[in-house]
Amino acid sequence: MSELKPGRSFVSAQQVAELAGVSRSAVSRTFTDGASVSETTRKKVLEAAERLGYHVNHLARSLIHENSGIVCLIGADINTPYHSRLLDAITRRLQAINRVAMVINTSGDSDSVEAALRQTLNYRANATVVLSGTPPTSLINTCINSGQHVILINRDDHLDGPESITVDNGVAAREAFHMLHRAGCRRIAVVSSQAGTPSLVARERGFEQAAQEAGLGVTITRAGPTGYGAGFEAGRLLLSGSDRPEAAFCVTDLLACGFMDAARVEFGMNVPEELCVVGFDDIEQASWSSYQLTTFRQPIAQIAEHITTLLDSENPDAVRGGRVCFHAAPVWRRTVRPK
Amino acid sequence: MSELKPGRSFVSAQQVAELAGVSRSAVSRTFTDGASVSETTRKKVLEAAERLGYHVNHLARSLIHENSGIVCLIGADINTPYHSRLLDAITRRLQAINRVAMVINTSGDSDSVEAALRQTLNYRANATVVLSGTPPTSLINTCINSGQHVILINRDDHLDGPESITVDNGVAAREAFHMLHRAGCRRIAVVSSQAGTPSLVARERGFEQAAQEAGLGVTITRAGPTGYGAGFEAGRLLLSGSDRPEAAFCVTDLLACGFMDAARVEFGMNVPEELCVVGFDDIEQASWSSYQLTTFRQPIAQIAEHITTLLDSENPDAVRGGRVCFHAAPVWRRTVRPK
DNA sequence: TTGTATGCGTTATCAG
DNA sequence: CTGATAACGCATACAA
Repeated sequence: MSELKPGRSFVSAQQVAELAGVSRSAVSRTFTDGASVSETTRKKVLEAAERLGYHVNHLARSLIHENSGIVCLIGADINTPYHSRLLDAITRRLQAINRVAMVINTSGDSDSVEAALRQTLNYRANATVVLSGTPPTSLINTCINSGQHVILINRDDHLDGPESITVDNGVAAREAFHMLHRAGCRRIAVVSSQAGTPSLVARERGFEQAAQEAGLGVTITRAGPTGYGAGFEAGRLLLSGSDRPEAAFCVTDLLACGFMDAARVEFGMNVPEELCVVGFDDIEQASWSSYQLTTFRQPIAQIAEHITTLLDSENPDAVRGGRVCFHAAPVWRRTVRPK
Repeated sequence: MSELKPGRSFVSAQQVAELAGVSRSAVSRTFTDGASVSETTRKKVLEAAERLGYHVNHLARSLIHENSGIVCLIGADINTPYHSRLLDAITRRLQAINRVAMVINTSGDSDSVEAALRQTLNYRANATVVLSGTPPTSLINTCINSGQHVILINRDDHLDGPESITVDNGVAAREAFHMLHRAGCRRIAVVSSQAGTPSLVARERGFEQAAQEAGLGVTITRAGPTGYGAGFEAGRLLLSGSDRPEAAFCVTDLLACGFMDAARVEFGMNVPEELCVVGFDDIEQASWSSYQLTTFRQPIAQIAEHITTLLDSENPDAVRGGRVCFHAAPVWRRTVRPK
């Protein structure tokens, strides 16, 4: 139990030193890894600290060695299934290596983006991780120009300086085409969104190219923002025509869920008998019984793992500007006909 | 564009002062709200700062006035629809009042919880917001004992000291019962989880009491952790018996989705004709066409708003220990029979 | 308005 | 191993 001093809200090393009858340095050393303190003083210090409720002030500590231990996570659409899982994984890994995550939510106007960026710099973050394709490139450039260690995720724009972690969207999208093609589908639609994020575009293109190589044309529909609603709307548009597609590649699972629901609820269609669907991300809902969506798994664990590797590296300059690309493996469920 | 000094990675006010030909204080005043600087020096300073890429060091600033601007968000299950939305809303509001969110993910062992807590204190957070019922009370107590401003969300345990924001789970659960009862349902099951979180328990109890008052008994099933899988499992258990319930109150939308899917996929039942379902939280999936779940809306916006109010208050001591309870309004969709 | 001097809580350096 | 002292980057009381 701690005895709270009424005056200052936080306890300082000075106060601990006085109570323990030692110098401030002794207190400091007690809480510094690898410092040499005798067992007796150590005991005294720890006891005093415990009684007073002392906790090392990282803010002051960061003033000395240029290492705040803070990692900034800049993202949009935090409430989306895929992004929230990514955030979950990264924050957990970060904690495991004794870093702390500062989350900046940029969904919104560019003013808030500006403010968000300032925060990153203001708090002397060790690194800034850009989680989504949404934050504008200008934001990222400012970070880099200010000497920030920037890590980009799922961004295929090739900037100089930052490290980037990507997923082989194009390869996976090509695979998606072949899955549908082998299933006998010929009239295939691509359902995308107006977000125009680098990874989404890469998926569109990869699929399109594979289709062209097979001598097929595809129509790309972008009904709105990336989400269930846009997928539903796209389904209503595409399936009401006389020339219904036999299959759809939805660049996101969320789009796929909406698309499937439109097909079933609005048009009473059966999946996969009358319509094959392939999604992307492997969000939790893709595995729900109502969907059983065949999709591609985002290598979330690998991404989170790699981020910590980059932060942990003893010689950060050696790896600057590196690019890593992970594979998104197909997850077979029931929305593509077998054979 | 900034000219990066090769030596130190971050620019200090000192360097800006030298370039601008003024004193350090002039630089400081330029970036301090309400300080008096002449327009000419202000211009000079701003220009120099721009060229050097200077950003005020909040870590150092926080050393002086006891206000780090950091708010700690402690939560478990960040990747869950409800919690990710809550996190989204709170981080956004926090940014709007110039605070920054430090998120601590406690899903995991108690060791990591311990470490997480230390971080909160180490970074001198202005406040700690506990987002979920999962983090143990001991953790919260340590925060309070260390003089932290603690805000509890969705915790009905009545601790002394922290402010708490709750939802009237009991009232809503009673309402849930009457919705089902008025629809003619008599054999009603309650689907809950083994999490035993205060709010979940409150919902169970509220429903149970209302049922008792109506002369009905209810069976409570707790199939596993709060999630789709547990709901599905509960459905399989409950609906395979000879004495099938006519309705189910699922204490969470996630449970409800799983339960509904079990009913439809495993037993071919129709909702709401053969089975009425009511959920809780109003997650996005509840509005999807496949579910159209009747549920109760979490007052997320109000919660986020209230948090900022608490942080913004000029006289924080005046409101310490306050309790606020928001209403969870019913959202009528299609899983309860009309009339 | 401007500059000087001091202190915020730490840690690193150095003498003991 | 220990204690005094000087930074770290910033804000402010005070004197000019």
